Amino acid sequence: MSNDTYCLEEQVGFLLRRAHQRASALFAVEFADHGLTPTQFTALVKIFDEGEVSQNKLGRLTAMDPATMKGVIGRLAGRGLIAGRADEIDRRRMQWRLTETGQALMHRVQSAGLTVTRETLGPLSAGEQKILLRLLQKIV
Amino acid sequence: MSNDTYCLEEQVGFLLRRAHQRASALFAVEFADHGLTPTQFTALVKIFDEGEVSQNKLGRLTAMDPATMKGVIGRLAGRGLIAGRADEIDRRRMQWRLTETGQALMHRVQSAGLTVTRETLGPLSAGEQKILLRLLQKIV
DNA sequence: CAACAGTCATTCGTATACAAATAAGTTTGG
DNA sequence: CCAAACTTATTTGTATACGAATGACTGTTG
Repeated sequence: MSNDTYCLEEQVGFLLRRAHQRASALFAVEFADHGLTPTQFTALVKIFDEGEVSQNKLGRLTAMDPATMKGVIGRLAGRGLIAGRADEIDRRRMQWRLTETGQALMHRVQSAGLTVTRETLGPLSAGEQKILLRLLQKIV
Repeated sequence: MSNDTYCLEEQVGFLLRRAHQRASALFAVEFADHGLTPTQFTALVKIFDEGEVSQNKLGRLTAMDPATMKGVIGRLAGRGLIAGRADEIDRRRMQWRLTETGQALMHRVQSAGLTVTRETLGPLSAGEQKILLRLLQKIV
């Protein structure tokens, strides 16, 4: 195995893309009844954690571009899962929080997120799982 | 750290999404002069490896949906990097290969792909890099 | 050989992802 | 205090990503 040969299947970018695809597919199965995408769930989790959060800050917390955030927020608000209000101090800012519907949904899907994680890491031993998470955190 | 608490930053799906974003960003910098996306480069590499390959098979080799493949193929063909012909045996099938322009481009970007891999794995030691690749291959 | 199942490519619709440009509002530095 | 620098949110355009449906074609099987 020479160092200057480009083997697609050994490139970390290709592996990350495929691993992400598999994680997303497992997510889709587990969340099929709730109609949430991984990204939408991510946003809901962080809004839940923060209580109330501005659109741009939510984007930073969830690693989403402002343009992406706009779309995600719009779809969640369109379903009545979150509600926004204009910030009275900074008039550019929109503050978002979960509605009661959104909170109820978060309760229902409480365990589903962890199930997806468990399934995604299924092929690995407990020790390997810890190592993978640690290494991923280092290259993020 | 309890097991039933959902910490977004520790979920493998979120980490995979962020790691993939970072790898794509590093790719974009390295390939800015060539105007190739990671996906397009992936397709070119596999066409190069195969010599000639059908559209659906290329999709399987590169982990792309037929609908996605159609778009990628269309943009590469539109730039004259690949050329297609109808298969004379199976009349549904399209066979694709690199044009001379495409081959020349692949020569020019020969080292760039490996550079992206090196940069993406930069925060890790050589041993950690091997482990990460092995673990990713297991969960793909 | 005729029905059926499977494959190949396309199309449509939805959802990230992000660069780039813009408008409006806030903060900072001189 | 005022102009420059920055932040917030939006808009446009391009590129994956994939479910679902479709039409055309191929292989299999009774």
